[in-house]
Amino acid sequence: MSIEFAILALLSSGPHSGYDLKKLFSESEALPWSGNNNQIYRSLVALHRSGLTDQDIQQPAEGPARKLYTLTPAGREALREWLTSEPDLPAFRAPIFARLIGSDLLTDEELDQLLSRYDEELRLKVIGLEELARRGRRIELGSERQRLIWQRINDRPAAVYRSEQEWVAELRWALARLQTSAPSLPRRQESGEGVGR
Amino acid sequence: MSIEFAILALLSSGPHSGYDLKKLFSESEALPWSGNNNQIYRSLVALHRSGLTDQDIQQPAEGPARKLYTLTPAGREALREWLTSEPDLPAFRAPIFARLIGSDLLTDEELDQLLSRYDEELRLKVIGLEELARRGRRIELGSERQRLIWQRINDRPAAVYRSEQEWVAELRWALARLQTSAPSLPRRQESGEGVGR
DNA sequence: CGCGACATGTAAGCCGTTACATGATTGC
DNA sequence: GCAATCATGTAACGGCTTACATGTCGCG
Repeated sequence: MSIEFAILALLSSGPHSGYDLKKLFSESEALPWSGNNNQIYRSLVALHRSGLTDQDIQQPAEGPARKLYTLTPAGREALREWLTSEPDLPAFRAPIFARLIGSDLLTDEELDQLLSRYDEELRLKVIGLEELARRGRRIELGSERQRLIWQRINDRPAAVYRSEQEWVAELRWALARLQTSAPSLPRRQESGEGVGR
Repeated sequence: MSIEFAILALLSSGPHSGYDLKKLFSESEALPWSGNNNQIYRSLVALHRSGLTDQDIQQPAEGPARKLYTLTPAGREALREWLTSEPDLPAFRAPIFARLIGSDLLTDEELDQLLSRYDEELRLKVIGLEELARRGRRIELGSERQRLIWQRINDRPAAVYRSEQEWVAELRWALARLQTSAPSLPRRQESGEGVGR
């Protein structure tokens, strides 16, 4: 899937400018794009060339011009087609996994520190998302149904981060239990430093 | 993070060939790379040029040659540095979100169908992962600790898919409740505007 | 007078993907 | 003989990111 369908989806709720879309993308954790200009403005041009959007150039008396894009019937049809095609699976990528795979180079303490820092970052991220949700402006939504969907979508990322926190907590607990159950195996003698080679 | 660190991490458990790594990547849902040759062989060359790996060319009497890579002390040090640097947050991207944002073009029935198909795909994916886990060969792991970690990591993706299934179920339930509570409101047709309420 | 928000665009480059290409060995 | 697996590589391409570039407006 490319960003173009996401743009069509956002346009289905009403006309938007590139700048609008940019902010919607960058303020929503659920839309997996950074909201960078390059993609958005190029995509808008491409969509317009393909006849999927109308372009309405607005020139206020004093102020920067803005281009409002709206779905054409062809655009709505393209969106509908996509909506009814096979849905893609979600992707969860946690670079921490790769680190953990190489973590036999770490002492128990260093490993726990890594997990602790990860947990802390997750915690901060969740707080940040909640803050953003509080003062985030919302897209104009027509129907009750659409408002419900938008709300569920926007609650989801924080829930995923929280579930990751739980996973980390369980892993740390299991690791701690392992340590106490096999206390004096000379795994790695570390007192402060001296692990470097 | 690039794949090179992940390769270093995998090499920390012992020598591996490009082909080995390719399979580890493509058989593990947790390692977020497809296991394509292009990246792996290029990365191995790059790592070797940087002095982070040793290359051991094996030529069996009858059989294709294979190049076994091992971490050098510099490679271990680079891995350690990465392990103790700021861990990245996980990323969850669900293209279904983008579809749902555009889903006001769908009737209640079509929307539920979309969610139902999504749920079905998630279910199949989980089954596939469990099957893969059953007959998947494992990397040689030295320590009990590392075996524990590897196991927790490999269980995680299926858990994430299952949690997504729960999210879908709750959403469908909420949508159904919405329908029954407002039974015969004329639903928006394709060109509709302002359903009000 | 500078800064942040509004608004639109371009350039360069990384990272990842699929597909292509080659060749040996094992087993049906 | 043909397919699958082992094993190593290259070509073409697309999507996404950061950074660059330009200009207006309102506010302290």
